[in-house]
Amino acid sequence: MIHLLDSRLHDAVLDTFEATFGKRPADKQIQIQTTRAEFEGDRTVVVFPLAGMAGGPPHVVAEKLGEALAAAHPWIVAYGVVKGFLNLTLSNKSWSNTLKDALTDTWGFAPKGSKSQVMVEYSSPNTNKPLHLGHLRNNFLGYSVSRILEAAGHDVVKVQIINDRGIHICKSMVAWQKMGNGETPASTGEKGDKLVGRYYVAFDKAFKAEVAEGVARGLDPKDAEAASPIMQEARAMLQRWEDGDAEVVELWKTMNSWVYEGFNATYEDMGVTFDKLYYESDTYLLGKKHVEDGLAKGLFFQKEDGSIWVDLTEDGLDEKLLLRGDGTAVYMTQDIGTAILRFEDFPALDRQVYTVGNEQEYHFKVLFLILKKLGFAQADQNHHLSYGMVELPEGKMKSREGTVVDADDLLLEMRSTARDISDELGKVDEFSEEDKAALARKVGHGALKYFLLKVAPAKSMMFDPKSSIDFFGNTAPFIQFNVVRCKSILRSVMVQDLAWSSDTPMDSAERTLAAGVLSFPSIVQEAAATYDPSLIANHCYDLIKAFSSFYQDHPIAKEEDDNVRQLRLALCAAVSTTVSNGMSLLGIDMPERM
RNA sequence: GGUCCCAUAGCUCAACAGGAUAGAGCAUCUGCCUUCUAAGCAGACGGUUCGGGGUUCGAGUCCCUGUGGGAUCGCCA
Repeated sequence: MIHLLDSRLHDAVLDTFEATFGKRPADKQIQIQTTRAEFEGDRTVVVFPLAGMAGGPPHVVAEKLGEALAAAHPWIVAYGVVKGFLNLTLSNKSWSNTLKDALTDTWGFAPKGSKSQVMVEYSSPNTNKPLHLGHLRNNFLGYSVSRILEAAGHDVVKVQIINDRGIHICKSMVAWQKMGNGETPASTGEKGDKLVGRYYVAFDKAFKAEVAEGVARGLDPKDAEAASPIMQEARAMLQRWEDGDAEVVELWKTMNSWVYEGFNATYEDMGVTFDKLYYESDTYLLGKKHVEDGLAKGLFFQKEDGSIWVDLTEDGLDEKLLLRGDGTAVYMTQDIGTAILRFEDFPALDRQVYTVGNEQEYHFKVLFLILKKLGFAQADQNHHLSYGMVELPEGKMKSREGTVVDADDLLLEMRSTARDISDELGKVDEFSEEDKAALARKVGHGALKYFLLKVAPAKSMMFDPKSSIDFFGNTAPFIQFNVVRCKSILRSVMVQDLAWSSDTPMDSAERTLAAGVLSFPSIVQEAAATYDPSLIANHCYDLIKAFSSFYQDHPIAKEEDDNVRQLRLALCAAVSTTVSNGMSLLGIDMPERM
């Protein structure tokens, strides 16, 4: 939480301490924080870590340091000591001048490409069922982290691996062949991903029935599963697919194209984009090759049935299957190929970030270990951005039990709720129908994105479909509402160049706003370093909440003193820009009016 | 059973690198719209930060241990 004033203060404390006590502390020993509201001052130096070096009790050292700082620096206008805390009051001029530096449209953003190239993978759905609430968290998180890394100066490549092949899609294909009667999205008017998903469910139902029947005949459940005719058909189809059977490939292409059409509509609605798509069907063979190479080099081993494994027991893990006995690929096979291919495609790539749920932590641990065993140079340049599940009150979402919250449905519901509230408040009645719809989208989708992103990624979260997502309180609409207030004020006065005397006094509310604006760049950097959009969300909320309170009892455009008015307008502009920029990193747009 | 993650107000979440009396929102209650947009503001109520040890000037935060919850250890992805 360092801002421009703090870095100056940091240096001043270092120098003054050395001049006073004859020793120079390490950077880390200088701790500067915001002074708590109940004490006088702006910034606080925590003196405890320095007391030992200075050779005195903390409050005495603080007193001496404060006296020396105030004497040496005219911009430190007052100090006070409470226990080992040295509270400093900074001059109006120092606040004003740093605030002026923050008045740019790109405030908080580092120059593009000033840091390394990073690849962020997210979404990566299977092509056998529609996107649901879990995907929404994944997509919003991945997209937001991409934006944050970009804002921190990285060159970001957004990708996904589309799991377009494998047993799962064969299940939908078999079911459609047997029960589909030639249905298409065009013939039914259904979204393609929904249609294919329906047949995946139909497969599961038929499979369960066959297993139950087998068990009733006295079979062991495991044997019953293996004996299930429809499952055998799916396996046979996978084999035929890998053999390049023309008929199977044709059906596969057709059904996948239906799914992609559906997915693309949902992505567009969500407002997420990708720079490059990887398809498992293109990379699994590459993975197979790497696995076979590894086997040849003696890194992996083969069992009697021909299946290939890696032994990770020395690393505290188990043996892991890399290729089935029948030669068909598993998930891990293609992931090896994809990882290596990506570093080949992007030679400048510094690292890869995989946005994938915490249920796959083991998988990625294994993947990264295997890459290392293969001697892959960038094996250590991979990061699994793991996030917690979205759970319903009754537990995990289960597609087979029909408890899945559909992504399209939820987005629609958010828009519609936003529209209802907007109509009820009646503040934009003169908007065109088009503008009203656009506003409802910004507000409704914003509420959903904020809801999912304000929670730290590692935490699992609860979503209760019965109690809808809030539009009041700590929400995106609240933040949007206050930014709209800022914009409304700034529109009304036609600001050009804001200018005010640097000596213009700033009260504590104004200093709080300035501090929130000034610390934003370091928040962006920290969010990038920790892949954590919730830091941005919380900072935006804290800042705009402070503004909302400030707004209540401080006239801004109506302030009569010219200097004070200009200063407050500048604060208003800076808060608006800072919060808008922050929210844009969450993929949330700010309306002009609402 | 092994490994990893989580546990903070009735509920959902914060708390910067270990810093001062742990903060917001929702819910409940009380005030405030003739004044830059009330999707708002101000206030009240609400806590043994899961239990127990330890490290130190200082622990919600770090270490150990116990409890509770989740994930994972598949020829699923």
